[in-house]
Amino acid sequence: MGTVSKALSLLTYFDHSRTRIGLSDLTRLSGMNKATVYRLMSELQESGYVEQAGDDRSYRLGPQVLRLAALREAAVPILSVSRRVLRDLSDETGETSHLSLLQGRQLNSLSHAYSPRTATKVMMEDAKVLTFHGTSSGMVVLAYADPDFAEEVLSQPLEARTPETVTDPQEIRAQLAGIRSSGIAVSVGGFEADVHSHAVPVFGPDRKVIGALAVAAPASRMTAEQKQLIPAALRRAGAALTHRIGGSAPANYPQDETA
Amino acid sequence: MGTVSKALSLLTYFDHSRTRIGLSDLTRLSGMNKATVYRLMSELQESGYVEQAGDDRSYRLGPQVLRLAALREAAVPILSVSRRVLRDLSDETGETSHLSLLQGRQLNSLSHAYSPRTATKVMMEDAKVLTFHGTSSGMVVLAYADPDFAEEVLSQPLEARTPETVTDPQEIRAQLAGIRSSGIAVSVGGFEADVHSHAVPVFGPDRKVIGALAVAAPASRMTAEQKQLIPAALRRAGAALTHRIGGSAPANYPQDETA
DNA sequence: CCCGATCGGTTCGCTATATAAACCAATGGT
DNA sequence: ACCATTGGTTTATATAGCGAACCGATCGGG
Repeated sequence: MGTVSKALSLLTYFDHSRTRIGLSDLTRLSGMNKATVYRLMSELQESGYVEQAGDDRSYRLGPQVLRLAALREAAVPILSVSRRVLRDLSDETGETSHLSLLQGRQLNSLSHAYSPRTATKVMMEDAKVLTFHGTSSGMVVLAYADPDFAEEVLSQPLEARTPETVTDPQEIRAQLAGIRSSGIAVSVGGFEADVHSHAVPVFGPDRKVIGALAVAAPASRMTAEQKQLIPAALRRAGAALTHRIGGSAPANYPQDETA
Repeated sequence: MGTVSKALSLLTYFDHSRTRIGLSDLTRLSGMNKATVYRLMSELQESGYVEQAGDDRSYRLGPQVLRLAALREAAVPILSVSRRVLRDLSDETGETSHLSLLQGRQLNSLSHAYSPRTATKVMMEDAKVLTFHGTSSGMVVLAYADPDFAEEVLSQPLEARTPETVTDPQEIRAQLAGIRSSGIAVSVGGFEADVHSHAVPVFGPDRKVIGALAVAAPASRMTAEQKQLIPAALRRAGAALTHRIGGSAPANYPQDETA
């Protein structure tokens, strides 16, 4: 692994539950030498990608990342486009919807919308790392991802988030085949207990999966009517988002609606 | 300069007018060796910070930057807080307002708001690099920045964006002193012709300048009344923003309003 | 009040790593 | 048919990164 990759890998240890990390913690998390981590972080700091908070000397993400994100949005306006799609989707289904994107080898939730209609709802966080197994978004992405990548994911130890999580690679492979033929993934309580979620893939300009659009509802509210409505709304929303970001579905993606 | 800094410096060549850059262009822009640039970009690509667009093989910013930005906002919600402040400021003054932040050694505009009241307005772009000389935001930041940094900026060749741009370091030093005593900077046509702008500093938790809040108006609309109203509104907005992000002004900052 | 355990940060000799020049193959314009 | 581009690759060389050991400061407990 090159120096640059090492430095950037340090940034992956930041997440919502860990917005500030001290030098020693980072060395433990990364397994690298303390001097190495220090030097890398110093360089990242010089460029403004991380900064040291005032009181203790722990690191947090710096302002420079905002500039890059603004430019990325200018070039590829996925987030701003998705916000409209998500809002419509939540209005239509009455449930929480969210978008997750495949970034490198991990799946991150990046944007979400709640429905104003219902008091109880599934809460979401942005910038949260999703597992591939156990989430409908993860499964649908895996189903349409590069087979080598899918196998790589399945070859690693799969943690069970809930008693419902399916962790057997064979069982998962079978489910993936089913998803490929239907074009939509369903998960019941595989990531959070009592959460029932559907997900459809989102494709990029090169016809590869770039992420997933999902609707998550409390299992108790999944009536027969909802089980009809949600998949239909999701398929439409997924196709719309894919289209509006200049993407297109691969030939093997089942298109029951030729929009 | 370390390898990591070199790699990250490549990202600075992306801006609004240049969202995609080819390998050879990047080599020329950076002055580095082509093989070096190639390897660095390959590493950045592996981590998802840049990606290669479909048709030609030019690079553009990748999806990973969105994750970082979302986390940065979660840790330090400058942008979301600023949007409210900017909107209020534009409503109150009837003109375009914007926020710029000091990132590393450069000043970037990052967020803006227009007034709904007037048809003609000064247009703004986010993620645009501002010069220190010639803009009110740049001058006010320089006035409150580390003196060594200010001198470093002034020691470099200063380009004249318009015939009105002041490029004489001595003259600028004199203006900076004036800004320090008044707490506000004014610029007339120094960056864009016929644009009259005011700016106040924004301070971080360590009492250092982190950026500037500015109001930009067509010079033709700068009546005596506006020349009263805008600075007053700006001072209030600046103090509010500094406060709401947990910052505080240094002792030498003129506070005529003890809020 | 001292001791041991942390913390962030630094030093230095060794070596792995990044670098630059030269070289491809593939386009594309003239 | 040519030359000037493009993105990408090779290889000997030297530079930049590496890790073990070492600081001083801080903190909590005995």
